[in-house]
Amino acid sequence: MVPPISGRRVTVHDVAARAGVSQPTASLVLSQHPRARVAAATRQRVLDAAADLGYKPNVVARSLARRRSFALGVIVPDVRNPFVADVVTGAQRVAAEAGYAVLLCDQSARTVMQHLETLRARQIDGVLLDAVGAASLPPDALTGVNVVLIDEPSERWPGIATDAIAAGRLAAEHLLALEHRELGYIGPASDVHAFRMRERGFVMRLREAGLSLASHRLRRASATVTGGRDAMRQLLVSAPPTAVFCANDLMAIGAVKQCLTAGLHLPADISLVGCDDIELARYVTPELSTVAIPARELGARAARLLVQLIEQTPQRVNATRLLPVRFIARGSSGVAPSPRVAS
Amino acid sequence: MVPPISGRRVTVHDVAARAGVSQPTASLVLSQHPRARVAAATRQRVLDAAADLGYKPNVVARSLARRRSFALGVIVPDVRNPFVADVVTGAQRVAAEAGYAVLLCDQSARTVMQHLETLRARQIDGVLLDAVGAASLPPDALTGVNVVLIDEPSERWPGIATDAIAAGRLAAEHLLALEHRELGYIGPASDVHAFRMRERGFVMRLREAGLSLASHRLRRASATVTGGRDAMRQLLVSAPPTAVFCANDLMAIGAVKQCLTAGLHLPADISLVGCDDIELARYVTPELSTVAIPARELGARAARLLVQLIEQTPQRVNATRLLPVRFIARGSSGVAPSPRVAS
DNA sequence: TTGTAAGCGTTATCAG
DNA sequence: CTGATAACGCTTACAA
Repeated sequence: MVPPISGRRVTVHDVAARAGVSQPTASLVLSQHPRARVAAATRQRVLDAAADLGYKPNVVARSLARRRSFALGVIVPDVRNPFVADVVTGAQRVAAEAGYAVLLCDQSARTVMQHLETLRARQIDGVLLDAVGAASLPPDALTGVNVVLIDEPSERWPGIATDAIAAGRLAAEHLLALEHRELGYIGPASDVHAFRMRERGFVMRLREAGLSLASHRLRRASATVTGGRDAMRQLLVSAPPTAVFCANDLMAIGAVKQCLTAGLHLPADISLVGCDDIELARYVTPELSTVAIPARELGARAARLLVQLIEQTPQRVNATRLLPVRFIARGSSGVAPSPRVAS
Repeated sequence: MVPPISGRRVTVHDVAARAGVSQPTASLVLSQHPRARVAAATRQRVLDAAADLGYKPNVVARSLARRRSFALGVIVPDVRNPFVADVVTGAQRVAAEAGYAVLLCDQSARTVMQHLETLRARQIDGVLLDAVGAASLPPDALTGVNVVLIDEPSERWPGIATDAIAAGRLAAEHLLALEHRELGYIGPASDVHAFRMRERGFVMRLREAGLSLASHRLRRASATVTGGRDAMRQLLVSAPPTAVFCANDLMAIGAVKQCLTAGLHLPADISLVGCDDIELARYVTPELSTVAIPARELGARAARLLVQLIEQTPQRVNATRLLPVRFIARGSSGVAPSPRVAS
């Protein structure tokens, strides 16, 4: 247990010397293959020496030699979005367990392409892309790197996704059951697959009920609270719907806020439904009805799949099945107000 | 502009060959010192060759040679806390600008010591510790690494902090001005410097007004929404205060929620004040009165200081001055209810 | 089973 | 100013 008194770090050389073996032999024992062909006695001597010296492998050197970084890049639009933070947390936990570091790449800091650039330079082992719109990247932006897409099914790259169509359908289902007929939709302006599908599922279910989504009741804005607020303000100007589905909870919260500001009562005057079920959804007033998306699980599975891809282990994660979502009814949605003609 | 047709990456070797110079010469031109002593003509040839081949330096190799990783570790309790996410975002932006990658180290994935371990193994250039309680780490946990503490002033390590005492004082000030005399405090159980100071500032100001914080009106719980809710429930059991200061907004939101559940009206029956001013604070009902802490700025400055420490540039960030905080009055606090005796 | 030699892609030190 | 030559710390053939 000699503490590292010297300034120099302990290297395999030192360990080898102390154990009286050649440096590569020591390396063999200490490196990846625990099952390496080396005499039990020798191995023990090496291990003891390593323990005595407090040897810690230098990951950088190892990376250079193995041409791998033992690190994953996680590219996300913005960690400040609680849903994204959840995804990242799930991914980080799995990554840590598997011995990978996580390089956080937030698009508020640099563009996706810039991040990919630096990740490449670092010989990144794999990259997780969350809601980045991989389809709209330059064609060879991702060649040569292991990639797993989050919530964006693609022919070209593996990914883990949630059942976004079901999410939209569930929202519609719920509102229809509450006898709403005048429906609105608020979604992000950006072209992200999951959001498109949520919208599609919503519209689809309305059609099945013989309804349609009037174009003036469909608003796009940035996928944030203020975006939702602005979109709702516009919706309220003329012929306001009796119920609105928002593509994510942040927008929904903005919409709720705007309704309250406008003096409306929820859910008496208008019903709102969000999507994601971020923790926050339970803390606004009224509590937000929403479709729960398993964010942490999404991140965790994506990371697991990526690690398997990297390590070429037989695929045990089912990459194709969509993660199920479920509806959570809370206070922001209720029975439709009786039609004006009746009053 | 020959695209990298071959499978092999382009190395300095290739560039040198194409430029007709030795490999180290090429390296000299391409590496850090743009002012290196090398003939203008030669340099240009090298640069042209590099451009032609689309040369991208290999950061891993560079790291091994220079014994630096060009990466920063950011250790945080939990990115899902919006305040923390803000800090991280600020840090990431500065890091990216300065050419550093960010390794995210969330304590929900591993312990601080484990993270420090892996960061060391990666020859990390510097580490940002946010609300980690550096003081309670083993004495030499941080030796040999560049460290900047966030919101935890220390003799041993440089750091960037906010004026947490002022935060507590401002909260007290506000509530006193509203004629509250029965005050409570909800804080985290964990021993984090900033939180202790917020409490201290609060109590200090009360003392100056001739008041004290009754021990049964001081509650500790986890620094989350549910923690705040639980703490508030206890506070309400007997002799509830007319106003409560919560050490952070998450707890405050939980407290608000609990009050509403208990049928209280805010701010008529009870006033609540949070701290941080996370975005969310404006989206709960009633909107949360709180002390704004410049989270992004905190992360950005800390990262800047860390980079300067690493690069030994003359210190231009004033590490000692505390970042100012300011009070934001919103709907969750109001004039104290008239004392019961008067009714 | 073990040691020798070579290499990963850079940077750094020195001669010339 | 330039070009050998030697690190950096580890892995991986290939011999012995």
